[in-house]
Amino acid sequence: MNDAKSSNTFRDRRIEKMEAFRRDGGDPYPARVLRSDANRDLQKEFAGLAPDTVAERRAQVAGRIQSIRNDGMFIDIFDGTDRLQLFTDLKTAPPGIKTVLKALDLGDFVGASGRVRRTRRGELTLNVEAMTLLAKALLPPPEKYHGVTDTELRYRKRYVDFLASADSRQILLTRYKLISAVRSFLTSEGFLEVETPILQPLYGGATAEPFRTHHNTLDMDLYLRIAPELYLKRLLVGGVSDKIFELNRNFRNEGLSTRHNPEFTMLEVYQAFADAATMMDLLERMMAFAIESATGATLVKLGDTEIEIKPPFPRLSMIDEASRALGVDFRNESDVAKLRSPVASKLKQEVDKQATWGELVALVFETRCEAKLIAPTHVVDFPADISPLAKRSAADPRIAERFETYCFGMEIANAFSEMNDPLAQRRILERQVEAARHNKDLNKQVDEDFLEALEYGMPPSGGLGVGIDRLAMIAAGVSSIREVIAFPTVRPI
RNA sequence: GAGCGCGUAGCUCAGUCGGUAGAGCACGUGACUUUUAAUCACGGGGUCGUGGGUUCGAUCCCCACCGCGCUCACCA
Repeated sequence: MNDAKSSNTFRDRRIEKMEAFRRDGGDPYPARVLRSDANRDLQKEFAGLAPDTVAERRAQVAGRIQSIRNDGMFIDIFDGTDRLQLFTDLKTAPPGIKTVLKALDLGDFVGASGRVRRTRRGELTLNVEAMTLLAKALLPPPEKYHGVTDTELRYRKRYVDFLASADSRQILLTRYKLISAVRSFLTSEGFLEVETPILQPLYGGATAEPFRTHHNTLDMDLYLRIAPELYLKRLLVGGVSDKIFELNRNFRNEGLSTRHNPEFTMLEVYQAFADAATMMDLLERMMAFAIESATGATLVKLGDTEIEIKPPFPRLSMIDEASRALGVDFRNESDVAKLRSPVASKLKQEVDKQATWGELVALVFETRCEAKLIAPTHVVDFPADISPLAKRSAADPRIAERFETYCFGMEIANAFSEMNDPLAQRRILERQVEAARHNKDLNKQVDEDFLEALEYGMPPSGGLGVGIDRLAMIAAGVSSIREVIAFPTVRPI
């Protein structure tokens, strides 16, 4: 893989060309740009223009050269909105235009002005009356037909991927439209977007390995947050608003996969005086709205599988599904000792001796059921012992007031009626820290400040977390999280 | 972390049962000129991922390493 500065005949030729252009009095990187119309707007405005006719209207356009045909007679430019064809009659072109044409290569940015017309072949075209080089590209774009397909190059040099591939751009566009739609949906529902620390002195709100960093002046270790949850709950205590959300980056120092990136975008929503059921309804409406806004349809497709994102989503009981998948009755048998060995033998894997009832249920569910949930599905009946920040069900203390939502076999949302009993929360968090120490993780600490906040009283609230990257994968119909991240984490060479 | 696969021109890819390599696009020169993956002719371009080993000879076989992908594990 050549780096940009290494000797490269393509680059050398372009630099020579640029110097020749300078000698002719041209500026390859002018400061001023004139542009009256975006290509998309012209395409729209002249959609009805008949073939082989010239409009009265003049336009000034700009864009990157995607294709040059007939020695510059036809040039396709792309300006971030749409393509447009430029036409220059080489026989009659004035010297000014010819000087610019001589300097051009694929990938350069040019500006042009002239009359709009539609060619005999039906292509909307600008008859060039003046042309300016706007920015010289020193490196050539990738192959014009196949673009870049080498995955390594695509992820390492995303700018090359995007400039060469409309598909790659479209995927990212879908992601950003989705995010924008999520924000406007929540705002229209009366939620306030808030911000909480990404640099945290203690990490919590999820179980994951954090990234560590250090503040020099305070001489203090800090963690990049693995979740914003504990700070958002402090805001609920403070009563800044009864409905809040944060949509931002979390960081987890775990493995990379097609579904995991070390930094990922998470939405967390909290609503005071509400519960998990409120969140379920909110999530369904939000997903339907966001996906339709981002894609123009409620139907999404991944490979050959097509599903509709349309509320209400079906619900499944995690306990019943796990029981059914393994032929073990988790609902009526809570004695871990009696469950461990049948689970281990049927899953054909070892089961941790410390595993709790809920951990067994979750293990079975994750290995046997999760991947099969293709259409959006809420999984309810979550064991309480794997839900440290959720309230317990009044009907069955083994179960938490919690659900997770799955789609295309991925977990995309997690919600509960938030635990707001400070003493119960303390017992749970202290036990977690103990367990972490048992596993030689000495960094895990109880967040005393969070517990103190709870002691001032947190309103009963529903909370919802949504993996935005995964939602974007669903909207865009891609199977790797890297496709929906502009610059995914890659190993440096 | 484990298994499998991949790495050849700027890009997309062939290929050599071991004798230092080809095509298309892109690039250069010329022709043509209302094309749209423009066309035609000619030409330049390669440490065949890196380092070792086997061999008279390695891009090809073997080993190690680097990078990437997939699957599994990990990851509530």
